[in-house]
Amino acid sequence: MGLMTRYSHPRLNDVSLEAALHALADPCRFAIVRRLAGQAGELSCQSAAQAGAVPKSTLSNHFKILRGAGLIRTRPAGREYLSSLRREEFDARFPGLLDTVLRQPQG
Amino acid sequence: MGLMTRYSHPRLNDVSLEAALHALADPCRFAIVRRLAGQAGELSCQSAAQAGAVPKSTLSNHFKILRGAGLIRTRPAGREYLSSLRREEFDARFPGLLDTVLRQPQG
DNA sequence: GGAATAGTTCAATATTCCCGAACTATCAAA
DNA sequence: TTTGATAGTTCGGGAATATTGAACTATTCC
Repeated sequence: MGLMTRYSHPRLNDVSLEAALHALADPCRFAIVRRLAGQAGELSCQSAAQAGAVPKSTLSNHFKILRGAGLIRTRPAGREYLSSLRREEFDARFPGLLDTVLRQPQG
Repeated sequence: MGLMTRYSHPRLNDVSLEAALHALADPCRFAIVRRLAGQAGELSCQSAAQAGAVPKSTLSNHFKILRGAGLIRTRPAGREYLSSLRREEFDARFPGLLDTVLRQPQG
């Protein structure tokens, strides 16, 4: 029996604005953040695949990038890994950024 | 005597949020936008090379991406091409985005 | 006209991104 | 415990992007 994978979450002070913007600049990742900020409090990697169009290795990588940008934290839950926004921390590091980006008109 | 190159500037409605964020997510481009929003009202491609570390073909491409994101307009001026922010238009398309991003702490 | 300057374009290289296949970890059932 | 199913990660090769020197165009200055 092995130990369940633990994720490393950066301190927000170690996250650059560049990394934050880059993480948000991808439509797939943005959709994940948008859902986390809205209805879904937590999402598994699987459940983030909207129409199942995105392969899981790609999704896994997107989550990794979101994690590295300080946008989400991920915790093991059974055989899933549930991710949620690091709202307060991210807001403290980048005041108003997430709110403003989420408020933008789409299209 | 040839005709001076004209640049095509997209209508802001044709600019996606993704393109805008992507344009801002690069440190070199971000520095240009930051300077345009601050002291410099207009910048030539040349004068944007801070320490001269960035080759001009790279800079040219960065300006092209900023143009495509609706962030700058470029006009011919003698043998230079001066670029400035499309502030009002960009703000109308993405309310508060530029302000918020420029307000972020660096590092 | 010729030299110099500002940018673009092109092509080659380098870097990043995507995704299928193999792998690890967990839970559930028998 | 063994087997099977599920959730994600990792790895590697191909696709897509980014970078940059060199050649080219357009303009100004002498």
